[in-house]
Amino acid sequence: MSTLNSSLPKPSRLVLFDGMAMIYRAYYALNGAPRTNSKGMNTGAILGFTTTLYDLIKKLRPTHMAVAFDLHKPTFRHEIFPEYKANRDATPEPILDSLPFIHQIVTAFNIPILTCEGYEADDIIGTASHWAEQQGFDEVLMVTPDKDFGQLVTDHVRIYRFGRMGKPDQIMGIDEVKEKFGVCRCEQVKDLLGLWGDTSDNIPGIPGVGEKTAKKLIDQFGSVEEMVAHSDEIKNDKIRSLVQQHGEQAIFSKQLATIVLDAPVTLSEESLRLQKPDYAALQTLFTELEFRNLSKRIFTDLSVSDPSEAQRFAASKPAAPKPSTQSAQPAVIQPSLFDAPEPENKPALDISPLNDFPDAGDVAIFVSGATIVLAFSADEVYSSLVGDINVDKLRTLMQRGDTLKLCYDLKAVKYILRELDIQLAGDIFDVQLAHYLIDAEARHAYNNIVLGTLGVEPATPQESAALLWQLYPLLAAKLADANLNKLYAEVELPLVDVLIGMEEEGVRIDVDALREYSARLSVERDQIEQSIYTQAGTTFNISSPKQLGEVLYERLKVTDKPPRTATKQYSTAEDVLVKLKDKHPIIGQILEYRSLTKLIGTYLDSFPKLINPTTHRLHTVYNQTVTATGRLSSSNPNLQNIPIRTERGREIRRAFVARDENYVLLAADYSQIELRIIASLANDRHMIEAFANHYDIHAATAAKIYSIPMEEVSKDLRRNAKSVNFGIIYGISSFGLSEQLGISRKEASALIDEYFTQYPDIKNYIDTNIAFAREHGYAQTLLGRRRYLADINSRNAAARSFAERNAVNMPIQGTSADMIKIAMIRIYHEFQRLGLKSKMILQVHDELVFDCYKPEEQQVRAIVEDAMLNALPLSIPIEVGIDVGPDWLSAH
DNA sequence: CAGGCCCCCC
DNA sequence: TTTAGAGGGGGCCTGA
Repeated sequence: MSTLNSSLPKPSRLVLFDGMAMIYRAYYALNGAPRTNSKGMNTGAILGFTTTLYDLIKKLRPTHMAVAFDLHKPTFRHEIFPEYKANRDATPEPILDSLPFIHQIVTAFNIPILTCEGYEADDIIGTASHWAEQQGFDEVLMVTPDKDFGQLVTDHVRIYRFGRMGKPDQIMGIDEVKEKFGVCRCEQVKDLLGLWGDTSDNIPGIPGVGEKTAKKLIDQFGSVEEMVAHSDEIKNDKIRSLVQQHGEQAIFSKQLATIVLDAPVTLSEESLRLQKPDYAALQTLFTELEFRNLSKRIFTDLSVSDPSEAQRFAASKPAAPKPSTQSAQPAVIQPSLFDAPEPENKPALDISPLNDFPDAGDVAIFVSGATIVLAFSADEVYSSLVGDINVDKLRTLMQRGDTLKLCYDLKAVKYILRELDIQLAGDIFDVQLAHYLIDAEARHAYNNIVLGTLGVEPATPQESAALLWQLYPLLAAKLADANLNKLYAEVELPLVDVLIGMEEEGVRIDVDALREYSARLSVERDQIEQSIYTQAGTTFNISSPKQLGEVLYERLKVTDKPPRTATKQYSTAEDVLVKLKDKHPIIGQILEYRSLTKLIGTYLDSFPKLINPTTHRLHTVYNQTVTATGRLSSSNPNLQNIPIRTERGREIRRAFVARDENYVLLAADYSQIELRIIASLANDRHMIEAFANHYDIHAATAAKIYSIPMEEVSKDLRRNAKSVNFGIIYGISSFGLSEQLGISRKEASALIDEYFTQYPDIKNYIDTNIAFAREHGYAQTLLGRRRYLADINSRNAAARSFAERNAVNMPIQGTSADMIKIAMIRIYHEFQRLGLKSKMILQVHDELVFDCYKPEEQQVRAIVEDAMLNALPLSIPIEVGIDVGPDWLSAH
């Protein structure tokens, strides 16, 4: 690459982006939220744009930058370039109304704007990137949500894409583009786009030619033109006729998809150089738009990185006072965002590392986006972009076994360190886990913890890291005072590695089976949908409770006293509709429709989209600090709520399959674990006896409360007893039981009375738990996990009852959670110790699922059973059921 | 983006 | 006047 152009700083990085695309991205990221300021101005798009713009500068640290606007939007022409006023199109569009302000923002940031009449922003970016490469820029990054830019990618020109929802940002070079498109480098990407089209840009392609076919054809012919010219060589009849029929369109589509590289736009190194913003102008704009938080963020950042210019603006603002650590913090941190980096011979992405941190000592580590911050005390702070850090030194620091590591969200930190091939050793104090144990129901976002504990709010990652040192002694003391050290050190902390292992392992999904099943159910759903419209005499959104309520209760008047929700809306909840089922045939169909859309939307259609393209497996996220009782939760997707009760739903489990033919899924679940726990904690002799004799516990309960021999217990009586048993766990009420069983409150009440007569120890246990909570203000599990119950002594009867039910339920549910967590830790370590190929992959509260290597099955069974049975000693025999199968359904 | 509603799981 | 009234979760939709 030429380096003749001596005016370029080293390294030089040009960032190019499409202004309009950015506005739309920002706007829709807020889902079109009409954010208005006090003057009634819609500021959503402006705020989104400004945030995005600033994040870009901060993350990418460009030396040069440009935003391209095309001249297709009439309002834009009118507002910013008055010469186009005459042609103004009157169509109102809220995003376009924001344009004058966005123009001012960009100007205040001193970022060059590129426009070129008759050309799209893509063409301008294409031209600029082409030009920049020839100028000898080290790197060009094109910021885009679109894939079309793949054709522009070269050794020095890459794509930068924003991460979505917690996922990291992505830089696509030649390799990534190849992986994405399946073809190599620039030229072929546009052929591919011409062939299979791109709906987002209205490029039609050839109908019926999908991604796979297109790749094959381009592989074979090299280009769209060649393919059309030699179409008679295509063997497949259907494809050949499609290509012959639509060949011209394919060539035209390629032209549409081709980005211009020689648009007549004026470019010079000087005019694209990123300069310092006009701070005063920015301040004025932010004030006018009422962007208080953003303004605070930006000016705090700038005061950290560029004290000379920005501090007085930050200081002059009526923002919250900074915590004292800020001013006492000498070691800062990054050079100005707007100063070109010092010349150095490094790869382009390595800009301004700050690597003079010690490689020993107790240390707090805080990760925020791509920034990694180390604090050796409250006022010795170092920070760097993850990509810039001295990995060897960090590894030495982190892997010392004799030092303390403070952090927030250990699982996330470990994920990042592992990317750098770094293990954590020594004592670890995770502020989030500690806070969860201290007060499970509080919010555990970092700023919440800091605010609640220290009364200040950190504004930068550097502050956050420093504050870990202030949180540590306070939270550690609270943990110790509440006797939670053991639970922390022996359960929650070691569980982190277990969860990482499970998340990473993921589960294999039979995507074809899901697709096929989805198609089948969709046909059914569409038929029912039509029938519902016919019966209602109108079309409406069946999924909208509001619209559905109006149809049912106003149009069809299925009942003269419409049920209402807590907020006085018409209720269309399932139990309500079930009761109205015989009033109108439409109701049954609505329930059917609901069930089908739920299955299709939540499971069948969403799982294929969530499958990781690299591992080809589905990876859930286990959250360790969500539930009030100590259970785990699972999300993205939630794999703890896969259907099992109905035939139709259960089929979904067939798509959860073993790794390959050498593996089976092995499912191990606790039998009646919560009842066993309550029997043990209550030390109830009758229930202990029933479990010890391996009786059917619900039948035994029925025999007791109906005073009949167990052999005479009918299905109905067993069902009643089962409901009472569950009611006990949940904190029973006669109303709840009567609803559940469809009996009168009086009958339900009698049933409960008889239960307590027959199981006096259970009754006593319940009373004891409530009394304990009244006295101490919290409920606790066998291992001392706590849940605070503020309303336990409330004068508000409803609130008090709620707290009392929690006082009963939490120790049971929480002890069960403690138990399976311990079992998981033991199993994980035993698998590791023995170097097994089998992996634990799922946890569903009382069930563990393993991807089990067939030759290891007996070993796995033994380890799992032993760990689950002996995790916590109870005065009751525990039972674990273990089954295997090629898929999750047959492993039950 | 929050809140309401609903429906899956244990 | 009407609803809620048995524990713990998560996802989808709406409406601002």
